[in-house]
Amino acid sequence: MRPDDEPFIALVDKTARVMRNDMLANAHRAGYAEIAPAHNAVFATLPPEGARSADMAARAGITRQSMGEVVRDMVRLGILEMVPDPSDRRAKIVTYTDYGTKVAQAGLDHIVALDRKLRDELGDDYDAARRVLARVREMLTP
Amino acid sequence: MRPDDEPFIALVDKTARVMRNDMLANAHRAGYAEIAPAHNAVFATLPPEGARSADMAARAGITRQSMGEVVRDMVRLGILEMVPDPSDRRAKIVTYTDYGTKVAQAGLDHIVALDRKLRDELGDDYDAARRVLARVREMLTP
DNA sequence: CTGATAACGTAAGGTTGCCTGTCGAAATAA
DNA sequence: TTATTTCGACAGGCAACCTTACGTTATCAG
Repeated sequence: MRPDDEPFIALVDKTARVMRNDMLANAHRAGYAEIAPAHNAVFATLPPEGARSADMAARAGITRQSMGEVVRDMVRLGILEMVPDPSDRRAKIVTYTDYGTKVAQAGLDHIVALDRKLRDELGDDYDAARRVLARVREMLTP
Repeated sequence: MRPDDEPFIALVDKTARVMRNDMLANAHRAGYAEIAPAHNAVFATLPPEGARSADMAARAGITRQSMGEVVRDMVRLGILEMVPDPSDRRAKIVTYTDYGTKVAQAGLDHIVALDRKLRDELGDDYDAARRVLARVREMLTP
């Protein structure tokens, strides 16, 4: 950081914000106006084959209760389904509906397109940035 | 992004989170237990010589009302002071108290130390990361 | 087999950090 | 002067989390 340079934390924080806004704006542009910021915790942790909401909560770093609420909201919106887990009667398997699969795919396409664009334009810098971010996370994770 | 790599947005988002947590933890370790996440909007936008809360709100990207609430909270905590602006009787100038200056300095020291550590350890990668983050922000800022 | 313990989803209620709408007072423009 | 804008503040609301506490089901030690 040189004098008058923005601190790294400010750079990372603002970039994270515009990326989140961009993801949300993309979903809305694609016609999925009901998508809310909190839904990201699901899209980021629910694989196509489905998962338990408790596992998703652990991966997202939020409580089971919070994940449960988001999942119920998305069920109401027709994005997710919950079916009983045949191998464990306490549990339910969360999966995408056909509609939800389209929403998730639109988001993933957007992510992949951005990553490719960054790699094409910035080349080695992009890889360096990935290393730095990973290293910072490692350094500061308690 | 290679297959099975974490998307860039996930990397940036998680790094931003651990950095924010680290800043907060540092303040608490330094004995400033009353510091809350929302206070960051003030520390990031209030220069040592003081400013108007409306200007700070604009820089932080939040509403005047929200900034006003945070500022009042920090006045209550003895971190900030508000004095009437002699040149505009509608306005008040927000400044740090002596105590608040210490809190802000502790945060700034921590930021500077981390930036230096990153530069020392990662060298050119660090500069590359800064370029990439700035570029992403520029690309996605509407 | 039985009893303790743990894990599943859920309900109820609280906290934080923002928001919109509105206001009176003061500054500025027409 | 009058109209408009800008200042901080108040009231109320909302999203996205949290903690505490259930009842149900699974698992494991004895």
